Amino acid sequence: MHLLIFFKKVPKTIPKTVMAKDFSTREENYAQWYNDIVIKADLAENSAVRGCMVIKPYGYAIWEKMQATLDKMFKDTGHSNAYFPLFIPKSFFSKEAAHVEGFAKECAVVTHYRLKNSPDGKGVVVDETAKLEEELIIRPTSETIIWDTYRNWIQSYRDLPVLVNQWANVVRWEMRTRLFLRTTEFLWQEGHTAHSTKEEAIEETMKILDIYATFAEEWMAMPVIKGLKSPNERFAGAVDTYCIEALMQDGKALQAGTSHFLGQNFAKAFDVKYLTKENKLEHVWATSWGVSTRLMGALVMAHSDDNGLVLPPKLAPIQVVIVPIYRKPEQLQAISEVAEKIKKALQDKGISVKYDDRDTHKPGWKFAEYEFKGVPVRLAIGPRDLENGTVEIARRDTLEKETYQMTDIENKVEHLLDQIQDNIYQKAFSFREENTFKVDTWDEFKDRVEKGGFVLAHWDGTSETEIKIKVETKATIRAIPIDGKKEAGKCIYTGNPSSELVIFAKAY
RNA sequence: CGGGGUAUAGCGUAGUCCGGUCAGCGCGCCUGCUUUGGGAGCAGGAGGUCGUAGGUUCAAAUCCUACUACCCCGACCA
Repeated sequence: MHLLIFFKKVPKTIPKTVMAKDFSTREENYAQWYNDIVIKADLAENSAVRGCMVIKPYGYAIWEKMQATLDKMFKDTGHSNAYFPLFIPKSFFSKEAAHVEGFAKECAVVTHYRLKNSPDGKGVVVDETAKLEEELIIRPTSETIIWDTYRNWIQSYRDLPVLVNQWANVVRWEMRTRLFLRTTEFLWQEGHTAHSTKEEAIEETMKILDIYATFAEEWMAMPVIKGLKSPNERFAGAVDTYCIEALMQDGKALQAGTSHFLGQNFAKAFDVKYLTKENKLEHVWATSWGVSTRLMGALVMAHSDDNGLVLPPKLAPIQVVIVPIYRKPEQLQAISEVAEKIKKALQDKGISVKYDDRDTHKPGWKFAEYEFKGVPVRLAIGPRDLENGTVEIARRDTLEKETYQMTDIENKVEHLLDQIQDNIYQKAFSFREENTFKVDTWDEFKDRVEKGGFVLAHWDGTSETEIKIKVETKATIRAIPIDGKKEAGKCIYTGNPSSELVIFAKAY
């Protein structure tokens, strides 16, 4: 088919030595490599506020694509967006015991509402006379304020279900932060739904989990395991927490999204009841679910290499960049005519294109720059191409470049983008397969966990055992796979009977 | 919050032990010319109260004290 004639010549790759200077490799220092990519690819930087980041335009453009895709998926399944306050009255927090227990330690608190000039004339100080009657918490998540609000929204079965999502920022006062993976303030979406039956709420929880998994795999090109969290890892206030769990290139697991079945916990805590058709008063059933800017971190670590960022075409802000190569202004003009034509043809296909005709940087510099920023496809057009009616196409995922006839270029590029999307998914999938191990003995387990990867093992189902394993190996249960096969066995740690394999790993 | 470290130009750093032409280098930035198919070359140029506040001294980037910020390792977490 198309692609066969597409890559007809033996692809040449770019020599490593000329690329990615001043840049750590994954082998040398994985954490540094991650940081270098985030900063040098212009995704984000540290801000003047400790633990908080500035998401730069290029990084934010990726987040916007994630938002747009997820937002449509939510709306297609009947959800609507709304917005609830940043501040939550402190008293709301203590209404659900497990919830307050889980979040109290990391809440930022607003105590005053006014500043005044400092008596010593240097700057401003808190005006002690402007103390809040009731202190406000900056939301670490919005269950409490939302359920306090839902009480007034819901009276009858006719008011159900309530299917609301909000895009918001939240604050969790973390000890140690890392760009995107864990920041004090982060952006996310949080869905909060209310249902008349337990079954419907569980169905909602699973529906969202499927949306998250689909998004991760089809848009981010990142394979994920869908699973249930163990009680230790469960969301504070949930009955069951489900997750999508991904494996990063350093062998550590990353929770990429969570969907919670909240039972009637919040309905009871906030007294949210409805009248059934039979005129009986019942507490409603709830779910909540979210993904955050942490997905950006996952995206970086899923595909990038020692030459910089690698983006899946479906989320790349710039899918194709065109770089002109010329000596004289007349050449640039001739190239630009062709380039603009190609740009238009690609745009007509819904492909985002940048034609970089800046004269302030040389072609080599631009090549390096766009490679670093993960632009999936680069077209280079020079005088030679004009003569021959050709264009050089380079793909970021494999670093291969080839020269093709310009005819039908927009279809070639469109197919290539699909191919890249598929290729990086397959690559990530193979990596996960190669780094997933089933172990049967404790010695094997310790050894495997140390080396990294997903470790499938039997577990006796108790929190005590999970905690002991965590203390001894730093590995936690990342997920009890939903589609995992039931299989009788013995707990890796205690030898007690177990009915299924769970996934252990060290985690972010 | 414990343990360790760092702070000099936009970024990366030398100098700190041994106080006195020590404020230097690389990248980046600006101007000009030559260049442009993988991060160009040459020439010229701009930019720093050496984290902050005190102290010692004839003299402090350098020694002393306090403070602040950041980084790494732990505990905690999406």
